[in-house]
Amino acid sequence: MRHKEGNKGKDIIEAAITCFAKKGYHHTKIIDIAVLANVAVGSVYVYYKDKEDILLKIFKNLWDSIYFKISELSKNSNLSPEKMIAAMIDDLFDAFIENPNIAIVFVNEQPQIAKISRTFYNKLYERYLDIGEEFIKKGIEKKIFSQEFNIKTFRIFIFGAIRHLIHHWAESNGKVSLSKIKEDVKYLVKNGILVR
Amino acid sequence: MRHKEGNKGKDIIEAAITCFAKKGYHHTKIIDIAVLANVAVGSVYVYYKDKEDILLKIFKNLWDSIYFKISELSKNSNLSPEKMIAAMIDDLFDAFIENPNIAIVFVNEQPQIAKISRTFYNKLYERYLDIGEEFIKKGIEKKIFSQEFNIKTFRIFIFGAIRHLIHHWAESNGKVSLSKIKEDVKYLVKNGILVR
Amino acid sequence: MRHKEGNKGKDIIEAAITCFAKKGYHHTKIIDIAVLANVAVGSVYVYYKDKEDILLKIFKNLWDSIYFKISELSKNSNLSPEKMIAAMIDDLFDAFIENPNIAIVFVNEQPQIAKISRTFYNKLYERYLDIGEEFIKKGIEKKIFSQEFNIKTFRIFIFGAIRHLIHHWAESNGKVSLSKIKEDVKYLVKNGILVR
Amino acid sequence: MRHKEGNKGKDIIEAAITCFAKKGYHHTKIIDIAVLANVAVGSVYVYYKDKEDILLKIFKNLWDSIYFKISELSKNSNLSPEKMIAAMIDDLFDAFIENPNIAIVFVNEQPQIAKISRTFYNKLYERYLDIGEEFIKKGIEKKIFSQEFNIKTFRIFIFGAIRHLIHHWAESNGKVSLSKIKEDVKYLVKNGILVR
DNA sequence: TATGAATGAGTTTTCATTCAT
DNA sequence: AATGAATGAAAACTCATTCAT
Repeated sequence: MRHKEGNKGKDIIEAAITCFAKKGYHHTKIIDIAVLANVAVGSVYVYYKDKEDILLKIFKNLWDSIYFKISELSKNSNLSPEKMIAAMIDDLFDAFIENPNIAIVFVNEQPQIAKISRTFYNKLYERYLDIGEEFIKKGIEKKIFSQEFNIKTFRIFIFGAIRHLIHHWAESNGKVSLSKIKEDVKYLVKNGILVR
Repeated sequence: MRHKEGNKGKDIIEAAITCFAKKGYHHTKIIDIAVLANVAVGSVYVYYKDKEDILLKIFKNLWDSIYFKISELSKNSNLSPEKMIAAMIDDLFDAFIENPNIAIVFVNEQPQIAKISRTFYNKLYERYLDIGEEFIKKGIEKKIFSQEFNIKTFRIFIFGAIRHLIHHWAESNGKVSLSKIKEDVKYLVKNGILVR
Repeated sequence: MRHKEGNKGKDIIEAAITCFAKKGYHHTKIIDIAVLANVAVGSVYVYYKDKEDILLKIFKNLWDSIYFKISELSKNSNLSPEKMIAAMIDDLFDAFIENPNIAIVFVNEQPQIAKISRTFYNKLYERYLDIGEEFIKKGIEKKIFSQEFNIKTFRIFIFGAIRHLIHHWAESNGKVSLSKIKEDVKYLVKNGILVR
Repeated sequence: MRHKEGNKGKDIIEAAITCFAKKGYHHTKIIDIAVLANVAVGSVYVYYKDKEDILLKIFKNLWDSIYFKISELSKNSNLSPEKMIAAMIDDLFDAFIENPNIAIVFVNEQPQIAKISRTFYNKLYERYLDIGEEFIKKGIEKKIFSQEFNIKTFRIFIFGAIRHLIHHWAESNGKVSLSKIKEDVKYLVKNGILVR
């Protein structure tokens, strides 16, 4: 087969996600990816500039799809700030449900991405968090959300918390339910731990 | 003896923390550490078995000191569950204040540690989180804390959130105040974002 | 047919000469040649067996044309040994005037050719130098040329000198006149540097 | 043996000269050099930055020694221009007599050197040729040498001729005498081919 | 203990060549 | 004849680790 068929580019990305999740970026050899993707080593370099490029593309694909969903929703609906924050949490969790390996790569290799390109890394999810911030502000204005806390802290807080939970879930091999976790998160974010 | 006797073992650990924070574990060469610690390459191997061992020791030192503080407190005081949770958050944050580089290594190289030894990794902070869990349970029993949420989720949630905030602070080069963040976290944990 | 039919084989050779001159044989990629010749990579292999074959053909074409000119002259004219040697020098220089890139390839890649095939390499210009040797002998017999020197040394001497001058000219980007050089060479060969 | 002994740096250079002469720079693998020098691959990189660096050092050593000899002579003696030119030719030839392999590398890899660093390449023998030029000028002034020819052409001419002859000798495996060639060259340079 | 020259296994990347279309 | 996606062998270079001193 010499002429383009199938989708080697996609096969390679998927093989890479599996390898990175299992052994980590640095311990994954190009030949591991190639074997799993059922292509020759050289073919990896036909589709991606180098190993870093593969990792970058994985993150780009992931965040593009997360951002797309939530930005559509924010434009086309009129959800209350409270509902919107819940939706954002839902969408973020949902992005990983189909493929726990992406969740593992997402958490473990984030430092790698930052090392490769700080700018790329920041742009990646900044847009997403900006939308969240916007709705938090609205909620505060409408006196739905508390005036007491700092928005920047909140966005980092909530993002870090979710990241860690997703990681935990991905490594538990289905022993915990992500839907249940999702609901707990939404409850905690809204109410905290004190009895109301 | 007049010469600086110093403590080569400690010098090496400190040099390693700086290097790992700056370039990441995998991009740090043993010679980088040796040069910064002002010792010969061979000396690194006198004090540590190999490169992994250095990273392991960094994490061990860190968690031992965090755990020690909080376990003393839990044994010797009679703080309310609410106060105890706040103290745990305080102590965790405080562990990093003196050296932001440890915070960066702590967050970035956690996956490495897990790769090296899953068991070691789990034991590292399990003891700490167990104490937290215990006090959450007490709080729920005493109806101080809500019955609604899942304790496991909570411990992961809060830990992930704090980890991410500490990382953010460490990389901001002192532009954000960790004390302020600490207070916000305690507020959020207790109350969530809804107006009470 | 309206389309440029062209001569792909020739286009490829010409592109190769340009590439080899600019980057050297080893640093030239087949795709570089293909792009410059405006053909597909695969087409290069339709016309030439492999990369070496292209280089071989360049040298063969060059020497065939040089030899053809001078062998015609030697057969059909009755020039004196002195004039004949001058004519050979002229012709050798002239072969490069139209395309300095060939001169650069000629000098730089000669070792390559020798590496590829010692026999081929020798045959390449042996015929040409043989003619020269023949006329030197005649000149010595007729007492026009000195008895003192060794013919073999002379043929190597003169050829090396010319090769180096041509190279120098080719790399000077037209800043020196090849015609002037040619005259100087003829003078030096005949007279040496001593005042007569 | 862990502590510096012997002279691995020199062994590597010598092995490299042999390999480059036999197979050419591009066809020589680092491991070829290492094996011949009786060191490990890694050791080559302890002494030299990379493959190019080895080649550069070979040329630098060669020209430094040629230049040193002739510059001493030019400063400390009062040779006539005629004798001086002869001495320069002698010295250049002599540099190769002990090691024909250097001669082969010298001729074959010169283009490589130019490709690596044009500046380095020019500086290499420019000093040597400058001295030659100086004595040619003196000879012309004193009417010993002919006014007719161009000095620049001469220096390129003579250098190219010698280079080629040395190469020829080095590849002949001792079948031709370099001393005899040397004398012929001196004769040709002085007298040319015409009967006086 | 301390040293640092020496080692060589391990990996990424390149690129000439092939061949199904 | 023409194409260019696919291949995989080949090689440079790195760096953790060792060990004679």
